[in-house]
Amino acid sequence: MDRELTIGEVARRTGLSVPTVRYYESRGLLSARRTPGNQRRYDRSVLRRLAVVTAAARVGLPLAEVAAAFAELPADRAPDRADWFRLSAGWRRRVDERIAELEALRGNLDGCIGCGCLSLDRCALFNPGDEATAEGTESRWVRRARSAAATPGRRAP
Amino acid sequence: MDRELTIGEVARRTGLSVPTVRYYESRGLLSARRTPGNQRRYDRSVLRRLAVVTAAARVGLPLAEVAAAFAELPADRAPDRADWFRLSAGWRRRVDERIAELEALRGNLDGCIGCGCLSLDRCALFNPGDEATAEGTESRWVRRARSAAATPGRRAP
DNA sequence: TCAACAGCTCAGGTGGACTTGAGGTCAAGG
DNA sequence: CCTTGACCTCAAGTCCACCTGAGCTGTTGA
Repeated sequence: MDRELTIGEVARRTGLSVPTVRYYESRGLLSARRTPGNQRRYDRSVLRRLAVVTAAARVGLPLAEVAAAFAELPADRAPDRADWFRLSAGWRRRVDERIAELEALRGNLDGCIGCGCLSLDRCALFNPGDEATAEGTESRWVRRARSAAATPGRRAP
Repeated sequence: MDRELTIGEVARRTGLSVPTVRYYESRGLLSARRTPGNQRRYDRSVLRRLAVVTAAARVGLPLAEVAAAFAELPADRAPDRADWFRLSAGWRRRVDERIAELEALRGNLDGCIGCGCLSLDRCALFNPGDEATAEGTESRWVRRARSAAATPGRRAP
């Protein structure tokens, strides 16, 4: 009843490919027991874990960051409420920021961007704090994006 | 007064690097006039455009998709309300989906995932439609993620 | 007018996230 | 037993989103 899962089963049930599951293991995102014959056997809890990984990855969080967060969870047993709570505490802010960015983007698509105010510097949506910017100054939005350059990719030196 | 911007100015004001701006041009995300000496000169509207590009890219929308959306905008003049509206119509859904995914992730981080229901298949958050799934069936969440495989990367063949 | 700085092209490199292939091992059914 | 399909480990390849460097040309302000 508490069957262990083979890598193929995990792959099927998460929608990932088998090599991807192995790759995630190599990146420290999950761990597996081995059979005497060296094959991986997974606990059901990896399904949950992988669902979180794919969700996070899809919205652009780098695997290393996910792995870092997971590093605080127990590798061997299924995480309990307190474990997830700790993970969540460190993570929620980032996710919230991401959501805020998306909502700003949606706002731009919807309205402000077509509202006729031609100067990016003065646009309330691109410049949420409404900090008037002199010539040559970056908008707040841009500074936000840059400071988030903790996230790899898209950095300006 | 309607000064044109050099690539360096554009870079400074968007927080991107100069090569990145050129790269975006090569990917069809923007266009530039050239001086007699072959240097790029930009209209102020590229700032807005680039802000949208970076916002989209940061949340994981591939440049090709952004380019495809932009392809419906005029390349030469600043887009007007109607232009943006058309773009928006095609795009908003995708952005909404992304937001929904993020919110689900946040929900997982916050609560459900630590709620004690150990089966991914039966978890309401991973399985929002509450479609009970028999052994071996993929969760709805996973199917959603896979069908979104229009987005490159993370596909399972 | 001329240095100094900004820009240009083009080729090649990097890092992240996977995929593919070669060559071999394990395990379950007949 | 033995075949067949799932697994194993490497190593190498691919795609995307950039960055870096070489070698050369434009632009501008003292």
